[in-house]
Parts: sequence; structure tokens; C-alpha cells
Amino acid sequence: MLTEAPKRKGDARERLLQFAEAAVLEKGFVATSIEELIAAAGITKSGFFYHFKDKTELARVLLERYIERENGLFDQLFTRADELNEDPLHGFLVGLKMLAEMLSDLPNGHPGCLIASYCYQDRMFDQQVRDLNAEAVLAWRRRFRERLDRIAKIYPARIPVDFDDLADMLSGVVDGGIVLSKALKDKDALPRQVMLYREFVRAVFLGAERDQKREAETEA
Amino acid sequence: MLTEAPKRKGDARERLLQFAEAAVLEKGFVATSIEELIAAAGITKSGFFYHFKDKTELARVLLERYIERENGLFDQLFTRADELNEDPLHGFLVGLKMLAEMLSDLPNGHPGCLIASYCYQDRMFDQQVRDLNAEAVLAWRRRFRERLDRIAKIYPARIPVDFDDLADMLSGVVDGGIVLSKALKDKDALPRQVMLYREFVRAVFLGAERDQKREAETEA
DNA sequence: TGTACATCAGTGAACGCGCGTTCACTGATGTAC
DNA sequence: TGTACATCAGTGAACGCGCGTTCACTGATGTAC
Repeated sequence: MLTEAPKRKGDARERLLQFAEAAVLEKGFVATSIEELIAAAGITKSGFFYHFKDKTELARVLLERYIERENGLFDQLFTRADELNEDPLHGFLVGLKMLAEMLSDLPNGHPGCLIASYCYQDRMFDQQVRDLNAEAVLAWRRRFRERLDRIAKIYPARIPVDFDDLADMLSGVVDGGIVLSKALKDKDALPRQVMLYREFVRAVFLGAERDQKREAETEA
Repeated sequence: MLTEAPKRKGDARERLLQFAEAAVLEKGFVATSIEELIAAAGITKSGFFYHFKDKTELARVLLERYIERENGLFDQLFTRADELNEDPLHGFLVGLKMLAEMLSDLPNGHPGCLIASYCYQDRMFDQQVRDLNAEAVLAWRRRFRERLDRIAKIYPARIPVDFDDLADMLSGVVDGGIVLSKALKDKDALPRQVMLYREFVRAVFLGAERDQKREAETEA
């Protein structure tokens, strides 16, 4: 056949990882077979075991790659948001809006979170992978907690909340929003949940009654 | 051996379902084998196929049972909360607190949500199961949306939120909280997220600044 | 009360397929001298 | 510049195990007459 896959040599490993990530998010890790990955990547089974010593290694590499990518994305997003805004609160609010917009513009349909996927199959993974998962969630907590502390120095919280919990809530709202999106087959459910979280953060620091002057600043 | 499993006859099907639910929440449906279920239930493989025509039927029955049980539990919980409270807002807030308490007192460790689990493996299920999943989420939305409408008649919302989204957010916060609990191995993460959601609902209808008189009523 | 039949809740043995893994091997490219 | 060797990115064939599923059969209990 001349219509064979292109087989750009050298990037087979990367193709394996790409197909694997998509498959894992749709079916779970256990249901994703090496067979289907090599078929999609255009190599043989032995080729797979050249790149990964076993399926466990695939699981670990997949998660490390995912966490790194996601962290980079969030760094970039909130750095950009802060550049547009001196104030840490307004930077956060702008960042959350940008996050919601990004999520609703995702090209390839419904997103998924590898961390949540692994959580719902965690008996299938070794301690190293589970630790990786926990550390990723804690890193998100630290990231947002630090920001909430900075915000609270300027805007004392008007609603009594624990900042670790409020920081975790963003991870939770995203993961929960993904489940809503998937279950309802409505890709907008996720960005709408992020915008609701944003309203909550706003209310915590600015209060519920909308102040027109502050409003104008924030919406800039 | 005399230390054999009790084999209370007649309830093998129920035992299969119980073991299956626990296993699915820990490993996912695909990774849960018929073999391990019958070993736990103390019957042979043919016995399994007497009760379920195939593994697909197990998936469906498991989900139907889960949804029904969970709906019953929520009906009961919020009915009780309303009996303690005339006001629909305060009934909701009390119900949410009771929910958080129930979740932190769960006897057998970390909970899980079968709907979320199925979402992260949805390519493995047929349309009927996926529809069941979507309908369950919509039922939760309707349930809480109706309550939010009743509340808003008495307490006009002070924060502009879409009530469908706010209703969905409870499902989302629970599912996201479960992921947090599982990833962090901290069973309190989930109830704390529910309490945060409760703060948000309170702020939406009562405002951010705490009114001491209202406070006294609510905390009753 | 006795007998025939039906239903319930399984048993036991066998099946074929797909899975993850191993092992010896290979052709192309890179590096040392 | 030529040759020897090493490394990279795989191939091909075989493996054994566990999985879901089928099929003919069975002993205990329930029901009709």
C-alpha cells in the first residue's frame, strides 16, 4: 500500500505517548493495550519494549509528561495574566477567565485529567506513580495558596475560608467539571464551572455586593 | 477446610454486586475480573453467568443500583434537613453540613463515585450506560436547581450566577473532592470541599459580610 | 398425601483470543583511531 | 580516508496466562393436580 502511515522515523516514542494519553483518557490505562498503540504508531510490539521496559514505565512516563506540561501551561497562563495586571487579585481573576476561555476553545473535544483517571484506577499503579499523583496535587495547592496569601494581604478575606481548601478547590472544580462535561457531553460545563469558582474567589475578597468602581477595574 | 466462607445461600448476586462496586472504584471496571468477584463471592464462574448474561449487564446493573441508592440517600438527607428548618436556604445549608459530616464519617475509607469512574472509561460502555450516566447528572441538576429557585424567591441572589451551573457545581465539587481525597490520601479533603461549596451558596444568597443575626439562625 | 413437572441457583469442563513479556537478531547511523 | 566497533531504533517469532463466554448438566425447592 502506498497510503501507509508516514512513519517519520525517530519520533515513534513520542507518537506512542500521544496515542497512549488520548486512549487512557477515553478508556483508562488498563483497557489501553500495547497492541493498539503500536498499530497507531506504526511499529511492532518489540519496538514498544525498546522504548519502555514494561507497561508500568509507560504509565509513569505518561504521568510525568502530563504533570510537567500542565504545570508549564499554568505558569505561562498566570504569568501572562499578571503581566496585564499589577494587582494579585485581579491577576488571578483574569487568569481564571483566560483558563475558562482556553478550556472552552480546546480543539479536540473533551479534555481529561490524567491525575483523576489514575485516581480511579489507583490499585493498578505502583507507589511511585501514586506518589507522583499526590505531589502534583500538592504542587497545585502550594501554587495557588501562595497567591491567595498575597491577595489577602491587600484584600482581607470577607468570607471565612481555609486558603489550602480554596486553593485545592480549583483542582477539584476542574476535575469535577471534566466529569460533568464528559457525563453530559457538554464541553461548556467545564469552563462554566471555572467561571463559577472565579465568582466565589471574587466574593471571598471583594464581597458579594458588586462595587461598580472595582467592577470596572476587574473587567479590564 | 472448615474456615470456608459462610455461603449464606441466595444472596450470591448481592455479594457479587457489592464486591464488584468496591473493586470498580479501586481499579476501574475493565480491570475488575469476573474471576476475582466469584472468588470473593464463593461461587463458580458459571454461577456468575447465571446472574448476569454478560459483563456488560453487570456494568449496567451496578450503575443503576448505585444511582438509585445515591438518590435515595440524598432524598432522605435533605428531607431530614428540611424538617429541621422551615426556610429553604437554611434547610439547604443544614443539608450540606449534614452531607459533609456523613462524608467524613464514612466507615470504609475513601469513597468513590461510580459515575465519575465510568466517565473516565466511557469508551468501554455502551450507549445505554452512558445515557444512564448523563441522566443521573441531570437529575441531580434538576433536584438542586429547583431548590435554588425556591431559595431565590426569598433571598434574591447577590452574586450573579446561573442556577443550573450552581446546581451542577455540587456534583462537581463532590466528584472533584473525591479525586482530591484519593490523590492526597486525605479523606477529609472531600467534606472540606463540600463545606466550601456551602460557604459559596451562603454568600450567593446572604452576601459576604456576615450578619450576626442571620448567622445565629443558620447555625441552629 | 403422592407424584410429575418447572424453576432456581448454581456446577464443571472446555473454548479461543488477546494480552504483556522475552529473546535472539538486524540494518542504519555515529564515533575512535 | 578507511576500517572497527558501538549505539540506536527497531524486527519477528514464540511464550504462557488469564480473560470472558458457552454448553450440557444437576440437586434442591416450589407448584399443580
